[in-house]
Amino acid sequence: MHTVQVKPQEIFQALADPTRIRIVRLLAETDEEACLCELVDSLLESQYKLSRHVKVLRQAGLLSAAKEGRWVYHRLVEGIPYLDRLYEALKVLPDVDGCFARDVESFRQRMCLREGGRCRIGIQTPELAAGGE
Amino acid sequence: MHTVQVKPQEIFQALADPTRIRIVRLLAETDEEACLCELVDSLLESQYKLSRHVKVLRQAGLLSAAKEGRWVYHRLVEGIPYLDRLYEALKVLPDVDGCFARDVESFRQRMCLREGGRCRIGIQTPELAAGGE
DNA sequence: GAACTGTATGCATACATGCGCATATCATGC
DNA sequence: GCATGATATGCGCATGTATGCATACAGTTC
Repeated sequence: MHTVQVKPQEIFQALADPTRIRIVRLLAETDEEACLCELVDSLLESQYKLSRHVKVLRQAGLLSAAKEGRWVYHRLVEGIPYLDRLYEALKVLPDVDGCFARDVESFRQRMCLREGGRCRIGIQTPELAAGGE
Repeated sequence: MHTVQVKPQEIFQALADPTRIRIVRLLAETDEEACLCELVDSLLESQYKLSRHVKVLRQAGLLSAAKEGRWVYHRLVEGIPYLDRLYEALKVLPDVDGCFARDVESFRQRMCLREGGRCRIGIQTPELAAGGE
């Protein structure tokens, strides 16, 4: 365990961005782990953008990363009371434009491409691999 | 009711500041309402600083204000599922340096100066009325 | 209506943040 | 070992944020 004493405001700071909320909420609602390319294809945001946001969440203690060859699987850090309550808050957040529902749906479809429960392919949306919309 | 459609990230943004966390946590733990001068004397921060932070929290939908003569009483907006869960998260946040405990204690003592449940006095820490430490 | 008092805010400054582009790093497979 | 692919990051720019100082606003009291 490597609890590095994160200040409360750093946790909320980490969630003070729509993209990072999407990431955390997606993982909270599906209770899954995801590699970066799966996040890219689900959220339809550029690779470097999501890589950086994931890093922020990791430094805030919200995500943990597990490297498996070329792939890095990200999952929520669970079991910490105030974090678990934050996840609960995120899950009941209003989804006015249906954004979160879309994210979850895209993610589930992307998960179907796994082989043996592991991601074996890269980013399926080429224009997002190096940026662009 | 005046729910002005606050975006999720704006809520977390509002909590992404140590002073604002102290304000919300204080009101959550004591389940009280407080006027600005009571907050100044409890948190020992300048009047204009707290006034501005309270405004941010109000715009984020976390606080509501009730004007009573010269005094403005601030209280948490309750009854909204994701907000109530956020308050719960705040309450179980670690208090490493004992800051929150101190805030609550100062606040309780300050509340003793009320008359008939209402604040009748102003800022008791003169150097905070116009700023300074 | 004038002085007083609790609260709010305009302005300037110093600092932090998100993003795009390009490139670097690291593991894999030929 | 070299090309490929998955992920990470240095840099620059535009924008946003917190704060202090001074001052404005609003309600009370005489």
